[in-house]
Amino acid sequence: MSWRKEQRRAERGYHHGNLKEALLQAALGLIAEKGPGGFTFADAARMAGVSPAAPYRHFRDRDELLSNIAQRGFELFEQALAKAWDDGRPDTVTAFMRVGRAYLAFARSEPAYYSAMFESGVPVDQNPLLMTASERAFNIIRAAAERLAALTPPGVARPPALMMALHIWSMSHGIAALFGRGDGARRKLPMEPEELLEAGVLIYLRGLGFSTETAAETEKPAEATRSGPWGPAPK
Amino acid sequence: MSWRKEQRRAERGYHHGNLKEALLQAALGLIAEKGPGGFTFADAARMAGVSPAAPYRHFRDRDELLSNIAQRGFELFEQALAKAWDDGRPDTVTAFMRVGRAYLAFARSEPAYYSAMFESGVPVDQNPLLMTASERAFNIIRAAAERLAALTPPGVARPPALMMALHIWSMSHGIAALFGRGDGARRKLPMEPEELLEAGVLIYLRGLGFSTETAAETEKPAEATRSGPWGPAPK
DNA sequence: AGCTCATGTGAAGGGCTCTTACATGAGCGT
DNA sequence: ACGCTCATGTAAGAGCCCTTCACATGAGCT
Repeated sequence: MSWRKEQRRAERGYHHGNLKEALLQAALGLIAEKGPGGFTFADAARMAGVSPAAPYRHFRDRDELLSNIAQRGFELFEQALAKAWDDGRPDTVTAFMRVGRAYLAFARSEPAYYSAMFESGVPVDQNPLLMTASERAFNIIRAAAERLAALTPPGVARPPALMMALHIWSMSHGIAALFGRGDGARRKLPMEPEELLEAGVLIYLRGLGFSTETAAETEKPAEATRSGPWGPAPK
Repeated sequence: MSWRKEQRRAERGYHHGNLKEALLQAALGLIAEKGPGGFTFADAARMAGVSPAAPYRHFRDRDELLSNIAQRGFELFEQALAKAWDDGRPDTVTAFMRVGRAYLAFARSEPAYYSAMFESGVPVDQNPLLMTASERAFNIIRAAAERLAALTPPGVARPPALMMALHIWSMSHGIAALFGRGDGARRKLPMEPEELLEAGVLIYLRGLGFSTETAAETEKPAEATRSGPWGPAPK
């Protein structure tokens, strides 16, 4: 009956050796499957092959595990955004758009982390480490906005970079939350979320006075009235 | 010991009379307090003064109750947005901005409905009634975008209204989700969410070629380079 | 070799979800 | 007014989960 259990016990001995990590991984899998509410402490323990009480040696309770996942998620998120930003190479606008795509890519490729971060009900502002991790991620966007704001064409009022960052973050987050996940639980879209975000950001930047053609060719003068960021003008 | 229970029973008799509604209200209260994951079928039953099994006469399971709340939420949401839009009176831009504020106001004043709608993990696309209710709400935004798109100045390419609606919806939702709730569980902001959204939408509209001064005065020619939607230009 | 303490186990209390068999009484037809 | 019927509520219970507590194990240090 308890064949598997004894089997596993035999394989690993009384002590697991790396239970904390194993629990985190198990939880990630479960969250990806069934959402942050569906994951169960006992289930994670089962997956790791330990008794239901074992996890309590590593996490005060279920919420603390969730909180740890969210924190790790923010750290990975920061790394992903930082890598996409690449300190503004090859040019600010290109890199900026890449950050937007990275935002959506993260939500899509790491749904478990993403939902732990934003949809699990974990009180971000209660946990300093979580708060810090979250802010560090946001600071990537903010830094990018800062650099972009510095590029405002002459004669145009320079927008507050913080505000820009918040706008971009909000739009990215909104698209990710409403349409951005692979699981069928979200609404369908007549286009890819990435396209939607890219168009939105381009329009937004244009509204701030930037002349954004197709992002790559930042130098050439634009004929920006006949076609828009959403593609060729309808006839 | 079971004084209260008997008391209540005496007050209402064996049959509650309006249990379904009472359960919905109780659930709403619980969700507002503890989030969609924190609410419990048994708790709602207790609040209504009935046994834990009684709710099953009115809802297949816990999820169906949640789903009902979400659906009702979308209906109220639609009403709120429709009222704000007021068919574009007194002018399209003013009404459009009012819709944005209504979006945030709903998220703030009805956090229980809002989280049931967007954060409870209810699969919107699985339930036709929910889907329809959700689409009807979105259609208000879409109709408003349609009207706005029709106003594009001559010489400017007309943007797809659906895309506009999706952008506005996403930004609104992003702001609401990240900063828009009264409960402390969200991030702090150096300004009101409403201001943030209003500025974002104005910038966005300007990016589409609209000349949006302060929204009220849609006729006068703009001197739109010295100051921006975010307030007076910094010195 | 012996100690110690972090790590894991078993058992148990309490709570929740959901099912099944039974109880109650409101509404209806006669 | 009488009695039926069926929607609505109850009691009891199986199964699962969270969490705690006393106890077991063995890895690492002396």
